[in-house]
Amino acid sequence: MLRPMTYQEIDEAFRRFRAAEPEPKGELHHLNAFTLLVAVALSAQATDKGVNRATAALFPIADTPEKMLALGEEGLIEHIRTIGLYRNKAKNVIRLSRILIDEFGGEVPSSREALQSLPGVGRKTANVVLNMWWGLPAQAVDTHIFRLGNRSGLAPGKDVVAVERAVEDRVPAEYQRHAHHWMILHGRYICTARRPRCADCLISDLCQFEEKTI
DNA sequence: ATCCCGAGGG
DNA sequence: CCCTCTGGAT
Repeated sequence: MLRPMTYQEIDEAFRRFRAAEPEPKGELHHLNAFTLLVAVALSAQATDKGVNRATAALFPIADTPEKMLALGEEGLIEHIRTIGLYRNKAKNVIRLSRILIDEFGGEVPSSREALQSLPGVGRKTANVVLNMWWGLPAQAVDTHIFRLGNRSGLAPGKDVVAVERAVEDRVPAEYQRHAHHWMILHGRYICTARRPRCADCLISDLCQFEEKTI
């Protein structure tokens, strides 16, 4: 078992993240709140590259709930067939579009409860929209952040909610806003699932991971 | 705990 | 070939 990083170590880690990338941004392409919500929903168990490739053709013709309904489930499937889990995702996006029109005036809601009431939108997707679109202090924990948080000791937790709390409790306030993207980018490109690139890691001297030598 | 499910990396 | 990818619903 690794020990959690100390608060001083966490502060230093984020100081370095910020120095390296002052304004980190997500890599999921979108045009507005609706396309952000759809892009995040499509990204479940898929790479952002794969999602971006599909949405590059999809979003220009379906950037509102109305246009998405006009496209229809079969039309949507044609666009997202190359993304994993496409049948469920297509069904959810169509149903979600209908609900946005009928219950939310065609707008993307700004509360977690409303967001999570939408089909295909769970805690993680809701947190991303709350953070990225509405600027609220929500910490979305995805596969990268869960792995990085536990492996390094930055934000340990048995499940995603525990890691979410760990980020909220342990990351200094001044870094909360960008913590999501800093951790995601670090997890995606450096602290990779299979062979973490510790030699290229900014915080390897703070990291609690045992096998730093591969 | 299981299913969904294609693409890319190693 | 096997593992992983900004999960969610049952």
